Amino acid sequence: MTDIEKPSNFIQQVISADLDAGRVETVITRFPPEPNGYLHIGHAKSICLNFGLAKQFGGACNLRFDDTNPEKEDDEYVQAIIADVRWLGFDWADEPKFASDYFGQLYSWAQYLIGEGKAYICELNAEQMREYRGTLTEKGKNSPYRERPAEESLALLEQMKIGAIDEGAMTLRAKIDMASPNINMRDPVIYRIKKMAHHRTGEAWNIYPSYDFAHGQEDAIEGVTHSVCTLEFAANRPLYEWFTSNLPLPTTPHQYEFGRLNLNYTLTSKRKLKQLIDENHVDGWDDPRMPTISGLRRRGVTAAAVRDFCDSLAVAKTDGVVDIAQFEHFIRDDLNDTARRAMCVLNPLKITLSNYEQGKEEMLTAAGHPNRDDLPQRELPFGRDIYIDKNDFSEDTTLSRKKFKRLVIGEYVRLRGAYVIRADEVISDNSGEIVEIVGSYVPDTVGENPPEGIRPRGVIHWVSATNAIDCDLYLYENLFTVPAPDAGEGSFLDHLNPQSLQVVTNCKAELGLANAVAGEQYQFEREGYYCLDAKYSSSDKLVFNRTIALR
RNA sequence: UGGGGCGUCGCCAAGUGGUUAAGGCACCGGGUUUUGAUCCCGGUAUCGGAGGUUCGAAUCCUCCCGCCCCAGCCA
Repeated sequence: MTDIEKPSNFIQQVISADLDAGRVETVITRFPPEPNGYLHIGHAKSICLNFGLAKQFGGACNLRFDDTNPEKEDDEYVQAIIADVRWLGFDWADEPKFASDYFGQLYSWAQYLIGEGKAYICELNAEQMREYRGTLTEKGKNSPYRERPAEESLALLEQMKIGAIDEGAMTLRAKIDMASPNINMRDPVIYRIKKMAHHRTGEAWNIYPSYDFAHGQEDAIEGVTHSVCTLEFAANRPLYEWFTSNLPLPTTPHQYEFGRLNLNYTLTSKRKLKQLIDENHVDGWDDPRMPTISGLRRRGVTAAAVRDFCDSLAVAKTDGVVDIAQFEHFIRDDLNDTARRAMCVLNPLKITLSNYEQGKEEMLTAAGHPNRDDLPQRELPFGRDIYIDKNDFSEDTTLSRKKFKRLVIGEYVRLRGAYVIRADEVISDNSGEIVEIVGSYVPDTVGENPPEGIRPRGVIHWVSATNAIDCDLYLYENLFTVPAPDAGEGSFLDHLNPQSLQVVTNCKAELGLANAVAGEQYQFEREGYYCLDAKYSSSDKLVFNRTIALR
């Protein structure tokens, strides 16, 4: 079944070829995070790739937790990862898998290797091992324990397993080649002692397999055909293959590497993201400024936008830095289609329409979306007193119509979805601050063009002064002020953007927004895309996060 | 300096000896528009460098330059 359009990236080409040649019947991929942190946008690329490949070729993709190191792992991360992958819109064949489910099998394969004379218990400590390993340019030398009899290694491994040996005193090493130009092949450690409870296996084990000894075998157990990982694992591939060819595995998976996603003005390093949280630079893994899936979700970015962005990324072996603008494009692109429109005035300036009957109020209706009539219409109460944004008025009457398409004394402007109005007079306080505008409305201009001679400068948003809800807006900008916070001397923390969060209080929003719920996006017309923040909102104060501004 | 990988427009990239060297983002013009949004038109590269093979090279060969990864009992 090669009715696939046309393989566009090298991995698709490999899969197509494997299918055509009959080397593979059903494509099985996997997304294998270690549960030691939350997923971020970089993982999203891998998720979209792995699940996408499986779907495209009619196969399946497993969600598998690579939990071989209890030190940094936790069930909290397992649950968060599951939720994030689901939110992104992907599903896996039956239950999530865990490396820890295979600890027993892995252990017997270790015994097998010892029996074959291909692994041994080494008593070199960490420092000695480093010395024996050699350097990039110098060969390593054999461990004095390298020729230990299999029976002895087998017995010691058992001792390690039951906790009879001190941490750090011994390791199990694969016997490969201390002179290999690839350092990963110089008798790598495949089991180490960690007397530590594991979030799933508890106290059952005192030893844990290393990544290299686990990954390929996990793939083989699950029948993974194409094990797709990032470039930094390329040097581990020979080792991956050494295990798949020296162990009696049920299948022979193959590893392929692609370039991980790097985005400018942010970070995609779990360690550093965790540091931002631990040092309270942000509000947690789901802080809307974080590049984490949970942060993006809370920010108001949709799963579709994340997927579209990831699909727009090339799968190649180059390691470039994608411009955050490319991501923002897909965020706006999706939100423009899906977000309901609403009006919210950030910096309210009252304007009284002197010719509008005192006490009168009428209900206007506006479209929920300019080109979608499946979204409900909005009801907008209109009266004599309304709010417009301070930025939409200028005392400078010399501003050209082209340069300033807003309100100016003596001129007209269209209130979006309502009347054409004119500004007549400015009322200022003692300090010269404008506190109010007195204006007038042009009757019969709702949905109608104004009479000849009246040319509105533009269209501005507004909200009824007597029928509005109060809210606070959280405006976000890049977390860092430089494109590559990671690069150069010094800490990435030196580049934190002090203005990454700006809180605007006492904003006035249209009535309908009182019913907003988290997870539902709005476009505050002429301002940007916003969504309710469940964490910061309370019954008496609504808080909206700005997902992204309009262009 | 050993091994592995990579260098095509400002950014991400298609391209697998014969194409006017795709496309997206960004940017710059112009049009539509009751969001300065959206939408719609139009514009912008000779392929890291130098040699060579060939009727013909971004695509093959040679040398050079640059960047990334590997010396955790992390993944």
